[in-house]
Amino acid sequence: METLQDQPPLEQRETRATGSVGGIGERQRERIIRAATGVFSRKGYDGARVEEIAREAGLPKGNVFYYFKTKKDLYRIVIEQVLDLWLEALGDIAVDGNPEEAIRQYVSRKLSLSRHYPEASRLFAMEIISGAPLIGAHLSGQLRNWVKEKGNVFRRWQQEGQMAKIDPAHAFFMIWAVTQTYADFETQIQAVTAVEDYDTEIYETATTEVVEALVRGLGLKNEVSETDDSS
Amino acid sequence: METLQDQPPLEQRETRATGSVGGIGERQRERIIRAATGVFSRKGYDGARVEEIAREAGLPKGNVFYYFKTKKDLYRIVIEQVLDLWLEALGDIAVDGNPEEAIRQYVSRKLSLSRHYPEASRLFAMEIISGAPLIGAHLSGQLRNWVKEKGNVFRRWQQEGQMAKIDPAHAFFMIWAVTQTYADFETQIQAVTAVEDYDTEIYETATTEVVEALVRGLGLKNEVSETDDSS
DNA sequence: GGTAAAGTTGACCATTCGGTCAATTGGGGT
DNA sequence: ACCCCAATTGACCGAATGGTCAACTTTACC
Repeated sequence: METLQDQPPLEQRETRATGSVGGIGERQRERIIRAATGVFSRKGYDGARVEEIAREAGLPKGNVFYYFKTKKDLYRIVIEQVLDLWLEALGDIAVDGNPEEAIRQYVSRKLSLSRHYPEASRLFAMEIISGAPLIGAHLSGQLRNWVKEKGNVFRRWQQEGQMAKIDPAHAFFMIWAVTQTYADFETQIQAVTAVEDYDTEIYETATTEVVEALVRGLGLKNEVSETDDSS
Repeated sequence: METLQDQPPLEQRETRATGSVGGIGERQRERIIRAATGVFSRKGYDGARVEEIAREAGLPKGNVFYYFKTKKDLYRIVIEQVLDLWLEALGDIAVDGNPEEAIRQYVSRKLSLSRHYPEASRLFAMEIISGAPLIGAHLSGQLRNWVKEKGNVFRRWQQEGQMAKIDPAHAFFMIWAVTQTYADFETQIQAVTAVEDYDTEIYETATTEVVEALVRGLGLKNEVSETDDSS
């Protein structure tokens, strides 16, 4: 199968193009990446055919290899881009101010991400399910630190009695799980609910339902709404 | 890639063996299936190599094809078995009696399933992420009915003020999402928490934390009966 | 112990697919 | 007009892999 694990010292990320003159090439490059994201997310690394990516990008297979040395290279770039999107949008939780409002915003933003980049979400999921051969380092690096950091915020909230006493890490797992499910398991949800317009019908209700449930689940309702500085 | 969609009328599920005499064959058959479940769950359909399955089952590749006509056949059988396990364990929610206790039990059971059959969980997840080409029918059939049925129970509970007013379908999505995440995203959780013994350390805490949070999130605490109809 | 069917095995085939390459086109600069 | 280099293209190659097969061994039954 080809392990996909071994990362050559990643000397030069640029394969060939992006030279001084080629402004045309950059556009092609992006088209290929976009096409690849779609195909990889649907078929997985091994299931994806370079020729299909090429077709979807509207050019012959040979041309793909002009921009990306190997299929593995292309995949690596695609998934790194997805990861960036993920970590960035994972982004910030407003650490000061109303905890409830902070989580409410965070969950909404995460849901919106699932909604607008479902392919990225699925690709990310597949990568993790199959053991995260490429991004494992990032997970135990950046992500882990992030969780540790924000976890302290949670703990502070908990000590102040503003949040239920849940292991912060598990709180995040819950949030991520629930928000991602709407992208990753779209097929299942579609089949069960049998709505026509998934995007609006599902996400519209999900956003309110899920946000409420999570806020309640994490014990964030500040029932005494004395400091109603939110809206 | 081979679409994997087209299901020939599934005349005879038995490929060849299982005849009158072969009691030996049945054991081999199961070994192969077990091996295949592992490999498929790790590599996906396309990434899986028949030879690897054979090696893991401890026999030459040719022998696999003696028991299963094609790779696709083997996959189909494996995933159908997984689905059965899923639907069965999805099983019953105690419809009468204490709602809180019912959900508590259901979530625990679902978590325990993730714990003891993580490979099955991952295989199921991959199948759905890639569009559920094989089990799509089951999802919009059995599963959908199940959700509709149990959804009515939820609605009754809600009318009795014993459960928060959440769209029942979404309540299930939440539960499934959270419970499955501990199997499907094991790699991520492992990386973030960096525990040594995932099985005990994670699942032990997850079971209590998650059950509590979900019970709270779904508004099942039957202490205050005050009809908490949200704004 | 003989026989027929179940089961085993490794050599072999056909196809698919990632990747190469030489030939060609296109466009900007002078 | 000419040159140079980015970009394009399709024919082609070798390795990998799903699947076949004929020869061989084991088991069950008389």
